[in-house]
Amino acid sequence: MQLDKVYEPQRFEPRWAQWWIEQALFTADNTSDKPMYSLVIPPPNVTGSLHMGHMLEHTEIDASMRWRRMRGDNVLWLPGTDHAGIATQMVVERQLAAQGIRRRDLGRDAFEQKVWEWKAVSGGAILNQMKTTGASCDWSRERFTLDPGLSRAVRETFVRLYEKGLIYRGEYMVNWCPRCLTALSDLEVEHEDTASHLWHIRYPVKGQPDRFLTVATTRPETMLGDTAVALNAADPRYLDLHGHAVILPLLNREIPIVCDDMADPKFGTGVVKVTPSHDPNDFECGKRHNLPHVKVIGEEGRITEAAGPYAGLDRYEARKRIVLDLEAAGLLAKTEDYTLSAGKCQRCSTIVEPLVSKQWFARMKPLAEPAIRAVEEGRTVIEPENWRRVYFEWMRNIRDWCVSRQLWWGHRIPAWHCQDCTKVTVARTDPDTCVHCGSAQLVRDPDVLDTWFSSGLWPFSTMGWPDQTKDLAAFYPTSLMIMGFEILFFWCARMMMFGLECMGEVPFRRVFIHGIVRDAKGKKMSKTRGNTVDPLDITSKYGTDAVRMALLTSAAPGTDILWTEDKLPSSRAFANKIWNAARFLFLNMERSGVEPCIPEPPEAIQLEDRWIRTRLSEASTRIAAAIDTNRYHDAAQTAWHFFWHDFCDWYIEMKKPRFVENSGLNNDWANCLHVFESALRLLHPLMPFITEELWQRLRGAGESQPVSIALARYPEPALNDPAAAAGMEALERIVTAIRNERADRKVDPNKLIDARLFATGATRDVAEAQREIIGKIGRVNLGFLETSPNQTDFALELVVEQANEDARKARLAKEAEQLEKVIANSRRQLGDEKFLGRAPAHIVEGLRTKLAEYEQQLDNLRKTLG
RNA sequence: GGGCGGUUAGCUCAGCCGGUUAGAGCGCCUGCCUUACAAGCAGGAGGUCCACGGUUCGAUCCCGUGACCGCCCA
Repeated sequence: MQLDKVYEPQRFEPRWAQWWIEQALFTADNTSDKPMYSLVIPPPNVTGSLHMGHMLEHTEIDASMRWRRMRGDNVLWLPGTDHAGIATQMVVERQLAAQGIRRRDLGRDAFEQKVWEWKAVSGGAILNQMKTTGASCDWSRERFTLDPGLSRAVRETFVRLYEKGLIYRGEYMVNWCPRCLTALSDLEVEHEDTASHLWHIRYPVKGQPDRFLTVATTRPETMLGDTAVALNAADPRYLDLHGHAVILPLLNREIPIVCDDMADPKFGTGVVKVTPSHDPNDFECGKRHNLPHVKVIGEEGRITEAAGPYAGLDRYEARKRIVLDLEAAGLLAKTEDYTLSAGKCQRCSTIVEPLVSKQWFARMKPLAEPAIRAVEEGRTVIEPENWRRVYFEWMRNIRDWCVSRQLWWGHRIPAWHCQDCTKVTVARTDPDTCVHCGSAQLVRDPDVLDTWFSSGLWPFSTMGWPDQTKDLAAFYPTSLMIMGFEILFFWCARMMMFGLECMGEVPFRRVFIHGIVRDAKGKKMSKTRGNTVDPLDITSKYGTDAVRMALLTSAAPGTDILWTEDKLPSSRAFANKIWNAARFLFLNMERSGVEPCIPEPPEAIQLEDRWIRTRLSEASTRIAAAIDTNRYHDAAQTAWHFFWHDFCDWYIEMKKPRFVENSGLNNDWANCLHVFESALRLLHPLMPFITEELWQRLRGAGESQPVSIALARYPEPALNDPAAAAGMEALERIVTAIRNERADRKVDPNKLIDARLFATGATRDVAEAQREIIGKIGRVNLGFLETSPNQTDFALELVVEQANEDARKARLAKEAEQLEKVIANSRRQLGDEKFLGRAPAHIVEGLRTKLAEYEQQLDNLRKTLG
C-alpha cells in the first residue's frame, strides 16, 4: 500500500462526499430504539450561496452529528431551504427588468412561475455545496418551506391562530419599503445613524400677526400632512394659545393647536408638529385627539395629490423644495446639524417609510408567555448564557408582528373577502361561499405571509405536521439547534412560540449560538463590502478537512472569528501530518509483512503502548465532553495535540526501533495499528474526509468492520495507567536533557555520541528498560554512572571532544534565576501567618511540596554549575 | 437613551469553581533535507494579563470607576 508523498485532498474528498450520499449512510430511522439525537438545519436562503458563516455553522453541526452517530445514537440532521420571500422576488424582478419586463405586466401566476423556474436552477445552491463539503445530512428528508406539506402546516397554523383570535387585520402604521412595495416587520428594518439636519419651521398663529410657533423636525416634507401642532398643557409659555390654531405654511391650511404629553417642554421649543399619517408617535397622538389623516407620501415614496403643488415629487426632492420655499417665505428659523437613526429595508437598504395601511398581524404576548417560561424553566437551554438574557429582553417587550407582505412569492394568506358583506372568511380549504352571508362573491386576499412565519414552523412542519407522523414521534422535540445570533428573534423566538402553540412542546432542548465569521479587521462580511470569502475556493485549495479544522480551532463559544487565510496552512499541515504518519505506517507494514487490518485491541505491554492508550482515553473523554458542550475549539485542540505531539512526536518515534523486517503482526504492530485506527475515529467528526480515506485503506478486507468510519464506534476510555504516564514523564525528561545538552554544546544533531546518565529510582529503571529507544531518539549510546558526579540525583554527561560550556551555563544560570524568584515568592507566602491561617490546607500543603521541589531543582542546578 | 461583549506574547486567540513558574497556533531566532512529513524535526527568545481603586491570606479571574474597540435594542 503506497500513499502519495504529499497530502492532496482534492484526490479523494469529492469521491467520499459522493459515496456517503450514494450509500445513504446518514438516513435516520424513525423506528429505531436507540437513543435519538435530532437537529434541523437553519434553512439557508434559496437565493444564497455558501459563505464562511454557513461553513462554520455546518462544520459545528456536522462535528456534533458525526460524533453522536459514532456514539451509537439514532441521528437525524434534517436539511432544507427557505423561500426567502422578499430577497427571491427581488432577484427575479431584477432579472426581468434586465429584459425590460415588469412584474405587473407579467401577472401574478406567470411571475410565480418564473420564480419557480429560477428556484429550480439556482435554489438549493448552498445544499449542493454542503454535499460537496461532506455534511452528514439525511438527504432523503430534505425540505423546502414552499413544499406542499410545509405549506399545509403554514395554512393550518394561520387558521388556528385566526380562530383563537391571535391573528387580526387592521389599519396601523407599518414599516413600508417604497422599493419592495411591501410592509415589513420591525425586525426587517435596520437602523443606521445618518448625518442629517434638524429644521426649525415657524408656523404663523392664526389671527395673531407676528406670532409664530416654531417646531423642529427631521422630516420637513411631512409637514404637508400635518393636521395639528401639539404643546404641553403645562407649558407656561403657551397657556394663552390653548384652543387656537396655526396656519400650515406653504399650503395655508388651518390646523389646530392641541395639548398633548408628546410635546416635551424641555426639548427644543416645546412644540411639535403632528403628522398622523407619517409618524408612529403622531399616529397615536392623532388617535387621542381625533385628528384627520392626510396622506402626503404614497407607496412609491412620492408626494401625493393631497399635497397640492408638490404632488408627484420624490420624498427627498420634495424635502429640498420645501426647505427652499420655507426659506424664501422667511419661515425657516434655523437649520441644525443632526444625527438621526434612519430605518432601512434589510433587503434593499431603501429608507423605510412609516405608512398607515391595512395589514395582518399576529398577537404576540399570549404566544410569548409560554416561550419565556420554557426558557426560564430550562426546558430549552440557550447557550452561551448571555443570549438567554437577550432572548428574555426581546420576548418580554414583544410587539405584535406584521405578518402580511405585498409580495407574490410566498404562502398566500388563506383569507377571502366577501364582495357582498365585506366580511372575511379564513379557511383550511378554499371556500366557495362566504361563511357570514353565503355569498359566492369571494376574492382571495392578495397578500402572502412573512417568510419567517413558515420558518417558525420548521422543526415540525418538516416532519409532517399537522399529521401525527412517525418522524414527529421519533424526532420532536429536536435535541439541538445551532445558529447565529442574528436570527435569535427572527427565527429562534418564533420557533419557540409556534412549537409550543402547535406541538405543545418546545422545538429544541438546547440552542447554541455560534460566533460570527468576520474579516481580518473584524468587519462583518457582506457582498456590499466586498469582503466575502467563498468557502469553496478555500476548500478546493486547502481541502475541506483543513478548512474545518481552521474554523473549529478558532470556534471558542462567544467569540467571533476574524478570518484570515493564514489560518489555513497550519491546519493543512496538520492534515499532512496525519497523512504522513499513515504513509510511514503503511511503508513499514510492508517491510514487516503486515497486511492492512484493524486488529482487535491487543494487550498493552510496552511502556509507550500503555502510555499512548492512557492518553487516547483522556483525549476521547475530553473531546466527547467538549463536543457535548459545544466547545469545538477544545475538541479540535485536544485531537490535534494528541495526534501530533503524543502519537507522532513520541509514540511513533518510540515504536520505530521495534518495527523489524518480516516480524508480522506482533504485539507492537497490533498496538500501533489499534491506536492509529482509534485516532482516526477520534478525529473523524472533525476531519471526516482524510479519516475515511485512511481508514478505508487500513481496514483491508475487514469484513467485521462497518462500511464506513462514520458508522464505527467513537473511541471510549479504555485504559488508565498512571505508572506508564509517570514512566513516560521520566523518559521525556531524559530525552529532553540530552537534546538540551546537544543544543548547548552545538553537537551535530546527527552525530552518534556517548552519554552517561546518573539517575535513581524509577527514572533509572525507565532509563535502563528503554535504553535502546532513548539512544535512538537522542542519538546517543547511553551508559550509566554509578555515582553522581555532582551530588544530585540526576546528572547527564555527554562525551564530546570540545567542551563548550558557555551556552549551557548561561541557560542553567537563567533557570536558576527564575527558580530563585519562585522560591522567594513561595517562602514569603509560607511565612505569612494569615496565609497559613486562612488558606485551605491542601493549598498550603501543595505549596510546601512545590517549594521543596523548587529547592531541590535549584540545588541541582547550583551543583551542576559548580 | 438602555443593554451586551471584548482588551492576555509581534499577530490570532485559549485560560473551568480565585491558588501551585500564565498556555496554543502562526510569526521570529539558532541548528538540522536524522530514508513518514522542510506543509517537517530539535532547541530558544518573547507577557506591567488595558488603567486605577476595592474585596481577599491570595486577583488575569470577583466588585466598582474610567479609557478604547465592537455589537444589539429603542
